[in-house]
Amino acid sequence: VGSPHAAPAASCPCSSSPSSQHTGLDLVPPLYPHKNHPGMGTGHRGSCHLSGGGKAIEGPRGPVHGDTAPSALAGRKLSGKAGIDEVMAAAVLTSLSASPLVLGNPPTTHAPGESMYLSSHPWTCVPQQDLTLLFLLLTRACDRSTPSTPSPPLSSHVPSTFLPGPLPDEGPDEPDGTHFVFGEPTPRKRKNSTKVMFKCLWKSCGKVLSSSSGMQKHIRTMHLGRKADLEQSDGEEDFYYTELDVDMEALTDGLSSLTPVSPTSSVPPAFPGPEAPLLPALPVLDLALASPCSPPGPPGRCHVHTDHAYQGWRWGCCTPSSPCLMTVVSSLSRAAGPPHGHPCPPLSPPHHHPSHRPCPGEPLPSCPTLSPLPRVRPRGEAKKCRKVYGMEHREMWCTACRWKKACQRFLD
DNA sequence: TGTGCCGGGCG
DNA sequence: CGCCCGGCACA
Ligand SMILES: [Zn+2]
Repeated sequence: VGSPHAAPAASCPCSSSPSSQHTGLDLVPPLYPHKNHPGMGTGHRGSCHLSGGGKAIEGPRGPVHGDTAPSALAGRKLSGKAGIDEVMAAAVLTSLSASPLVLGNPPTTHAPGESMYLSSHPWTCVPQQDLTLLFLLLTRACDRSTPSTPSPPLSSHVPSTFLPGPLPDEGPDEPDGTHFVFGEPTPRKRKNSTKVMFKCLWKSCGKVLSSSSGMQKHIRTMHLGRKADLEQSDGEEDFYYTELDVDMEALTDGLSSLTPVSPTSSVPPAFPGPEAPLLPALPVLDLALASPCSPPGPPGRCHVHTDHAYQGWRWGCCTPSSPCLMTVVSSLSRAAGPPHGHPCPPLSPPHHHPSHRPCPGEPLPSCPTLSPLPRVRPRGEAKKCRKVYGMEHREMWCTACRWKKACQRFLD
């Protein structure tokens, strides 16, 4: 806890001035990584940790106390403005969907060999599937009345939001009272004035959990197929975070009407594929993100968690519960089924979920919607420890079974 | 009703 | 983290 805070931004070989994060670009919902690997900051990749620069360590996270929420929100950026939440949602999603593109935009600005450079910084060249690991930090202050104004086209919101420079009615600091301190553990309990939820934006999931740890657990086990208690990583995890606090209603409205995080719009620059951004790459986004290692804005508002370091997926190839991007997309239309055999669309080459990298020009289906499928929990046929050994021999169970987790001994 | 196990909570 | 368990979706 807290280790990300100490990330030496200055050691980033490509870092620009950290102070730039206090410019108007602060408002650009950043896509930035949270390195969560041991030895962070000691080397190559960790050196570009972005949470340094003080922004991440300042201030408590938002209006924890309900009675202080109004004042905490007052004077904050974006406070109480109608549609702001939608704006932020749109902004985040825009940046998310566009950032991998934008990071490389315009391609003409790339020095020779920059693509290699970019690819050496996983958080600057976020693999497409990583973008599917995305949390939305859903925050709702009960006192914050959100006018249910009909949402204009989101794209029309975004530009003004992203205009550089100080925004009216906004201080130079925290963009919102619901600040989510980077790396700060989510408090287990909050006053009921604030509802903080984490929404898994793994396509077709949409699971909403109340804790970030739970969300990470969820993503690891459900989407990454990683055994909860098996250390199968190489000890390094990449966490790409951008924070977002979105009014619940606004989010619901906004997201339901928003065509989100399209894989086709997140082709990394190293893989110049057919670009079909859902939203036009905004100039300001270009400004903010063109520099591959430019310090991000404030600790973001939307969590983009990526973890491509894990291996040892529960199933070799993508499955409904551990899908690759293709599968996720295709699963939008699939009927719920057991994880036997995976429904990779024929157009995609055989691939393994986390390691799948789109080839240049590889056609990617677009994600039509974020609406989650009704959760279907497939149940394996295999007898698990409980049945095999019985309750009376609980000590013989695998630890997962003992902990009422997915059995790791008798895999489906 | 038993089983599998997700998600939350505790230390 | 390890560990436990409520609760739910299945069979
Ligand atoms: Zn077991």
